[in-house]
Amino acid sequence: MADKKENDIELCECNVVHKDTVDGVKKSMLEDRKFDYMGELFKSFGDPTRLKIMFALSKDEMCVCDIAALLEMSQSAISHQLRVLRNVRLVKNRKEGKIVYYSLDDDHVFTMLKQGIEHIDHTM
Amino acid sequence: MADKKENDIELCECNVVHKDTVDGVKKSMLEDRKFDYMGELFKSFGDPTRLKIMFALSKDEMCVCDIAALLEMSQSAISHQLRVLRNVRLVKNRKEGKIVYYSLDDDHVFTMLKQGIEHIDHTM
DNA sequence: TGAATATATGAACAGGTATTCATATATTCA
DNA sequence: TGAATATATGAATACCTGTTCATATATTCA
Repeated sequence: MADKKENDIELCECNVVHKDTVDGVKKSMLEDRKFDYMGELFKSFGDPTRLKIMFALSKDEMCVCDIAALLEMSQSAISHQLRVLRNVRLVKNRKEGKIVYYSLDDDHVFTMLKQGIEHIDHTM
Repeated sequence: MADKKENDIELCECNVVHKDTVDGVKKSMLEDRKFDYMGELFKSFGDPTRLKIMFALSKDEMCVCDIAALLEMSQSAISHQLRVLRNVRLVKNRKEGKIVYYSLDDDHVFTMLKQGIEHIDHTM
């Protein structure tokens, strides 16, 4: 106990097998909050309903009702999901009377979508 | 009830405001299973621990113990997450004695990671 | 103003998920 | 063979998430 092995690193119950590797990678790691934020971003893409919404909006601007009809889902379900997408700035909206039109926030969103589509074309 | 409005579409409780838009987009929609699969893929990227693991593996091949030490997490937690990543083919492994070395499955994974990193550099 | 309607939202609920704990498996080495 | 050790895994738990239901808000129009 007194002569704790140099290779031991706190919470890990096993011995570090490759200290150099771990130290090297540690230096290039990003801050935790960046991984957290990235996780949030990807998580937003991690639901079929939200993917369908974003895919649809990549084709055309649509109101909530249009989207609900297209996906044959309730207005409420769509509205809740649109809020999620708004919160992470993946979609934006404009109001015209009582109708709210949604569209993708920028091309960057579509770039990520395409990446996913390419991957499945690659895999499925 | 008998003269159901032409604009009404099943499960959506509101009237379709823009039938042409909905019909147009509907034609270009992908199959449900593709959205499901894409959702699974993005969901795999949607957790900070898994992102850290993939980021680390983009720098160097590492064994389970290395990763646990790097992230200061339990071997079990890492092992469970590695299984998730294995199941969707984002990482691969090779065994050398009792040590199992993990690495990214292909460059495509890193491309998606980079996309996420670019997005946060853009946003944060 | 009041009825109709498009959208938003809070609460509730069912199903999913990340981690821990205990333990199994597999491999090395004495 | 048996002790040590790297990894995998099943069960349990606490938390998160997607949808529904009921209802609120906002806007139009008669």
